[in-house]
Amino acid sequence: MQTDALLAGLNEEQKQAVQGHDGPILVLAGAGSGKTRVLTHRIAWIIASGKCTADEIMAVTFTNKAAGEMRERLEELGIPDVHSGWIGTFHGLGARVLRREAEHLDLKRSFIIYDADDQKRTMKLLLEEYGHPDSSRISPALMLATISRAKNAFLGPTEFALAATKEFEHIAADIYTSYTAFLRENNAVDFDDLLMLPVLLFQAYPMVLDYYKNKFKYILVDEYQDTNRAQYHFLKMLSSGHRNIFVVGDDDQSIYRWRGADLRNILDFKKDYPDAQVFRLEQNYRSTSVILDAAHSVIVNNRNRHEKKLWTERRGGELVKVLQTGDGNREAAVICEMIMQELKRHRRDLRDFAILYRTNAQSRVLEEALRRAVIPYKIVGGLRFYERKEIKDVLAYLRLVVNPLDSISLRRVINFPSRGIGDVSLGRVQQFALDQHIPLFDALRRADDINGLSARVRSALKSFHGFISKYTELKGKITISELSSALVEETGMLHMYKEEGTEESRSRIDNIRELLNAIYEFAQNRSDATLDTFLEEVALVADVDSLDSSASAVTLMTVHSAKGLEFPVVFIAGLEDGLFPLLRSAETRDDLEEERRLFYVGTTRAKETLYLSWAKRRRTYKDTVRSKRSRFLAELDSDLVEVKEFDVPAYPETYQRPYRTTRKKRQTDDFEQVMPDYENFSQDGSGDTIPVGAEIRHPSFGVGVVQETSGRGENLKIKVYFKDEGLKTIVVKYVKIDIL
DNA sequence: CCTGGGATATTTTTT
DNA sequence: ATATCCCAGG
Repeated sequence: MQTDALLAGLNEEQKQAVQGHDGPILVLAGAGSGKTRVLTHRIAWIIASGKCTADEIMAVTFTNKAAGEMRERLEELGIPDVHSGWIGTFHGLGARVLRREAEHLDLKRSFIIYDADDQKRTMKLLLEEYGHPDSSRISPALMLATISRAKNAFLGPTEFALAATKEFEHIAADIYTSYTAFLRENNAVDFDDLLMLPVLLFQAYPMVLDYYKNKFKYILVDEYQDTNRAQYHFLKMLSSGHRNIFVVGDDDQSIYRWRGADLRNILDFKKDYPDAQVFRLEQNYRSTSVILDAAHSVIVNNRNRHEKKLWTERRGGELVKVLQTGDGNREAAVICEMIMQELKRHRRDLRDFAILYRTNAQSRVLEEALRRAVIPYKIVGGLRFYERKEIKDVLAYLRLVVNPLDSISLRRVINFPSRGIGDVSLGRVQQFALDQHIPLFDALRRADDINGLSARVRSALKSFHGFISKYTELKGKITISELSSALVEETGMLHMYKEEGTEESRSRIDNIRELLNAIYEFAQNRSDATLDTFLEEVALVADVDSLDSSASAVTLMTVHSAKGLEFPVVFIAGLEDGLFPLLRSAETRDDLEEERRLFYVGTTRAKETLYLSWAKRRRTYKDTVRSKRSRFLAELDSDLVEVKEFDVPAYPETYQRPYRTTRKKRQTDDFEQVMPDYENFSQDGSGDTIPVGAEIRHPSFGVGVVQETSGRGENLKIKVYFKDEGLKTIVVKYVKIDIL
């Protein structure tokens, strides 16, 4: 392997960074400056120079997708044994350390990773049990957020309790303590634990730390600006021997402060390591200079940043287009229109387009417009496959088989499908378990010793215990695919859904089949395929990770999800003050700066054309608000911008109607005046509204006939007769109704 | 004591 | 649309 070959095609700064000598290195790499390339080539160069082997490298990326791409690139560069390197996300690598060292912690190797939903259920149980006079007024979400913040700042329950001053903080410290104990009793960890526990482990067991310190000769980190304090300690401890820590990041792209990311980590790198070599990559290979300069004209309004300016050889370019529209529906329609134009004029492919937005809720109107315009799209985030009820149910069964201590999963499925075990009975079992100091699952087996249960319930409890135990026994003896299929069959879920016979239950069956298929594929592709590894993958793989860039469709996602990606044409929707920047009750300068960085991330995803759209009125889930254009639009260098106005509002957003280009009336201040009157529309039978007698299709009930309509706008309700379901009342705003 | 129907609240960003 | 809470009926 020639080291020279690894430098071919790199610019001067990139070459220097790749060849930096041992010791701490900070690479300040602007958007599109080839930072992943530098990181990959640095690894290849280290290995090719004989400084170490692949298994002595730790490379941390932000997403599994980035890690996968890195591994692929290294293989292409001819690096041997790439798979033996520890290349992954912080969370993934943290989990790997914890599984190996579980015995040192209060954990078994088979621990389960609790997701946000599990955390919420846990917190509810704890708050009920806590019995503090105020505990009913404490929201689980707030308590979890408090604990998460503590963990991200690397504060354990004890430290947190010591720092507590206010009443709420004392309560929170108590609950933090019980929360931690609960997780351990359930042999579970949460996302934050994956970062925090390895550091605690290293502190408590210097020998363990020594092992990893010696194992990894070089540590490389991508997206360093988004690391939190726990991650900072993790890296600092691991690299404290050789100090070969190579970090790449861009302070302008730090967008996870709310998750504990600490900008100090990157801004103070030079203070931590006074001898650090610093390289700056300021040549951008992605965007036109118009886009770069426009993005720059906004980001310079941030105070808390390293001064730098990206440049490119791609002079000029199309002006940034600001689309000013009447309302959210019109905005979506205009975006579709622009896509159609671009497709025609520039012979673009659908995969060249991305539509970005600040909040997932915005995707709905966009989706509707795309469907109406018959433009294929794929959506990242929002409701994920693994978050569907039926999928979570199956996973809960599997989790219970792997880890019977997981009482959250047990509670989820012990009475689903219905086994006649209700809250009261379960409460008795729970009490028995507490008295006997045994896990909830073990208490099931001893149902005969529990007072106040009917014979029927006793037998149901024992048989559930036997059912799960049987599969725990089978684990490892048959393939995970066989096990999962048999288990799902035995739960009776499929049978239950089949009986129901609705369109919704059919789709649930399909989803379960898809999950079983995913398990099968997983087993085919992974040599280490076990139920444990499958469940870990499910917990840690993000939606962007599975984004297929080869499929021919427009991509929809949040700006956060778009980090690290690029597209020839990018739309950013909803550029209104309050929405982007998103403003909550308390607005601080730091919050606003983070929003600005997020805007910067969004704009710099565009290679050739950037559209920024906003709507004068927007319907939130509650009501319609009048908006002002985003301050970020005002900050854009006006020489680089072209404004296009589409001021007429579209039609009410609750029912589907192609917007018309003819102007009915000039925009006035009175909303009602320009909005068509719904009652009249519903009577005129024009086909694209919902008159009585119309045939519609409902996603779960199928086809039916409208009997009656009531309400208007977002409150529009229709009574529909379905053949299988009978008469149903449907609030149109919640369901995608197709008019036939 | 369990089940199921009906009303109600819920959406910032994510590993 | 989903989750959750409350109430009546079996």
